[in-house]
Amino acid sequence: MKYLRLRDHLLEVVDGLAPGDPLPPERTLAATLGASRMTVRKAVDELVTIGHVVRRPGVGTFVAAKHSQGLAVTSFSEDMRARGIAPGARTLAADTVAAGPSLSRRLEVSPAVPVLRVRRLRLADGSPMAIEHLHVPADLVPGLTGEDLTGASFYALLRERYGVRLAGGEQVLEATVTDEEESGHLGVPLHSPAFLFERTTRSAEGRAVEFVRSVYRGDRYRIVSPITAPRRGA
Amino acid sequence: MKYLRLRDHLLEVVDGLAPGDPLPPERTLAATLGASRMTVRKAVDELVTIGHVVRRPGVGTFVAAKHSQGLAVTSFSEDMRARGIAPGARTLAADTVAAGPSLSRRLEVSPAVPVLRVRRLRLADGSPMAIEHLHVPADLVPGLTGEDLTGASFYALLRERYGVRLAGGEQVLEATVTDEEESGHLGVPLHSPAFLFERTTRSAEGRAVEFVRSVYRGDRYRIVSPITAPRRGA
DNA sequence: TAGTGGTCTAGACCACTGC
DNA sequence: CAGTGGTCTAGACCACTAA
Repeated sequence: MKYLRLRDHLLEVVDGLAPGDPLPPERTLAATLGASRMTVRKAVDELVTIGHVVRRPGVGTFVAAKHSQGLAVTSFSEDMRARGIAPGARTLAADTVAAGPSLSRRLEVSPAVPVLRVRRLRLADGSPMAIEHLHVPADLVPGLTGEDLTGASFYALLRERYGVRLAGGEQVLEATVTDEEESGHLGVPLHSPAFLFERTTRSAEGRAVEFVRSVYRGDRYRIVSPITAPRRGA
Repeated sequence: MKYLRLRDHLLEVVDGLAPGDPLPPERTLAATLGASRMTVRKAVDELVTIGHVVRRPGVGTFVAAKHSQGLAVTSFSEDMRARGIAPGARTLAADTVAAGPSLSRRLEVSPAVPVLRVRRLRLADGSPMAIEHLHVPADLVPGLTGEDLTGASFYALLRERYGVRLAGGEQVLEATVTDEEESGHLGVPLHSPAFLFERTTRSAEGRAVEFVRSVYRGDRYRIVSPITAPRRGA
């Protein structure tokens, strides 16, 4: 894990530099930090992928012009905090239903299995940003109620109360427009542009833990991402 | 560039396997392919980042369940090919105008600078997928016409005819709906859901080379991406 | 020409999984 | 226990940039 320590050290170094400033050469870093150059490179690689520094072959490595944030996706709370916005949640409805054909496929359980279904309004600095339809196999979260989820992070609850560690998942992003109900909750006109996220998250053991369908306001939410160097586009 | 050849070779190998099948161990690949294990790992790293294989420490490397493609963004042509779709382009209009206030800011040039403006219909398997508004400082691409861009990749032209190497950039993704003109070209009803991409790409020297505004059909285009393990979401 | 990042090698030890 | 991926080392040569 040495490269993780190097990465954190370099993150602090970069924070103390101005955009455009050069980092010390990799060979110098290796010598002063007591690591091989390959290990230093792996640490710097991480700074490159999160967009904090830029490499220029034959010249050096430099602090990136803008700390462009927000490429990958984690939880709503994390996402908002990364954007400098206070996250929040208000539970609109919660019940338990049989999975049925659709959820059974998404959560990889039998159609008869009880599933906790929670609808939450997600808030950004106190005003509506998204509507979230959360589905979790009920046996994973015994005793969980809709109130538990008001204002709290579901992922924090999963980890702290139920000991479920999330390992990864898959997300699909589509463009959509709001229907009447969504427009009402989000406070936007009918048929406003919106993002539709569908996310399935898995535990470290490989079990599908949640299926979330979220509708984000298109007028408040945008996705900014750095572009990696285009490949040889024959 | 050996790891690139290894990556392409492994891509073919993976295509011949079924989801869940194991890849040969890294040490075996290194021996049979005549490379060091570090080089093999770098090739496999690329397959992991594009989601074709999954590593399970202590067990092995396996073909991913679903070839979940299309997370990062490069050119339209690359994007379509990665989805197994034949890319195409039809130029709708092309002219040269003064940059003006908006383009001047995006391309970081004086407002009086001539800018080549090209509107293209981007095709996927022959039918409309997106409308692309391309803006390039005219001095960068002397002699370029709209016809040059019909069916060809702009990036390939940039590199081969003008020697411009692209290094990176930034992209903003928003949700929108189609207006009348867009609906007509794309063949969808008025106010259909759509993605709006705005991309600025830079050359290796740091100069802004292009500003592209693209509208993608929401009914044909979706973005699938793997989720990295959620951080400690306090 | 000297310095930089980009790549590659041939080893090594570790933590982990499965038998 | 043997086999796997994860990490790390101490070198090496290359292509490129800038003086």
